[in-house]
Amino acid sequence: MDCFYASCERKREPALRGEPVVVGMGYEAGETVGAVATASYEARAHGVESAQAISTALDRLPRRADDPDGPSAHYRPVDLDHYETVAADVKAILHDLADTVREVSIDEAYLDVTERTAWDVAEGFARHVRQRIAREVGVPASVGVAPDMSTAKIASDHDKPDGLVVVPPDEVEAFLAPIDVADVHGVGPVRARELREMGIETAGDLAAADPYELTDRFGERGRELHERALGRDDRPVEPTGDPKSLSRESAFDGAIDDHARVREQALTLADAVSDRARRRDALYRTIGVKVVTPPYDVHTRARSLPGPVDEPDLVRDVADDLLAEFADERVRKVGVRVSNLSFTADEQAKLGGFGGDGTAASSEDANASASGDSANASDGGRDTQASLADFQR
DNA sequence: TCTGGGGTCCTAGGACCC
DNA sequence: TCTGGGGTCCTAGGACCC
Repeated sequence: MDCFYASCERKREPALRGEPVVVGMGYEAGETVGAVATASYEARAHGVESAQAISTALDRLPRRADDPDGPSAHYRPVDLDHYETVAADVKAILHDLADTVREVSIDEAYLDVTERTAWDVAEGFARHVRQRIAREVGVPASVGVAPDMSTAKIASDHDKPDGLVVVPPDEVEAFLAPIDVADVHGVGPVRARELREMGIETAGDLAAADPYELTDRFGERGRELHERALGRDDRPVEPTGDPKSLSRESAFDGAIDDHARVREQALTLADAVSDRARRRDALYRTIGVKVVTPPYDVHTRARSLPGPVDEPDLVRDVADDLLAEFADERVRKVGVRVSNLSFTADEQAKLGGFGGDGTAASSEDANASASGDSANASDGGRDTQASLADFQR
């Protein structure tokens, strides 16, 4: 999707169409804190970029109300619930149009349409995808069609916004050759710099490079990048799977000294994470924290339990315990994460319909069965405390 | 460009097992 | 007492993506 959050704001507020729009996270109306989540293309033309501080964006493009005469933009806070609703409508169309859909994020997906179209009519097919989204949902999208996921991704980014790029098999090499190496999926700032040091500026250079040298430098990833630059990417489009981890994190206003505040924030995040897990019917076996200390050092600590659980109190206690190590540190940001997930719905399916009539056992029941003979009870304060004692060192 | 939130995958070392 | 070969799981960090 093109500048998806901004498009969603325009959908419910049509007066924003054609206007510069900036959607800020951690931003509230009238304030200057937060960062740019998405900027419309009109705003980008004035140097507003995603991840930029809102204060910087305001320097480049003031609020409409503050400067009615010069160039200005409409600022809106992120409203994820609204965007999720719009995304669900888009995804329904994608699932209708493709046999396999892999959702990558709220605003991006891969479709395997091998059985639905042919190369000579691929452009018409892609146009149809875009038009259905535009007509039925009212937001713009860009589509790339190619014989492999990596090239399709680059193609979809090639002509944004409202782009449509088809790269048939016999054109992959010529299409990729001039692409900036930084635009290859899997090349970020670090590897881009290293590649440039090796004299590799384009995907064509990457394709022509010595794969052994690349493997030497970048390990397995190096070989993979080389293959992708050649248009050799045989990954199948796998349907979206269950998440591997769930987390919440939040930054403080600058680095703070006050460990009590860090703890308090961590406990709030712990509750949010266990709540998120419960709503998704996820059991977790590993609980972790993330602490960012100045200048920007990321530390993670994690502890695994004997078996999968759904126990909010345990998330709090383990997070608190893991955090103790950082009691004397200044902290910019703290996060809580659960991983090693298993999904009760899956377990139920594997066990052949535990719920009997399909109205589903309560998550509590599923929890008990999935926990099996592990040392943990699924509920009850006393058992929880007992198991907590077991888990703590 | 000094830094927001939520993810994924890979690597490397250590403990442990047979 | 020293030490082969193969494997798993766990933790921590890094790079990357949207």
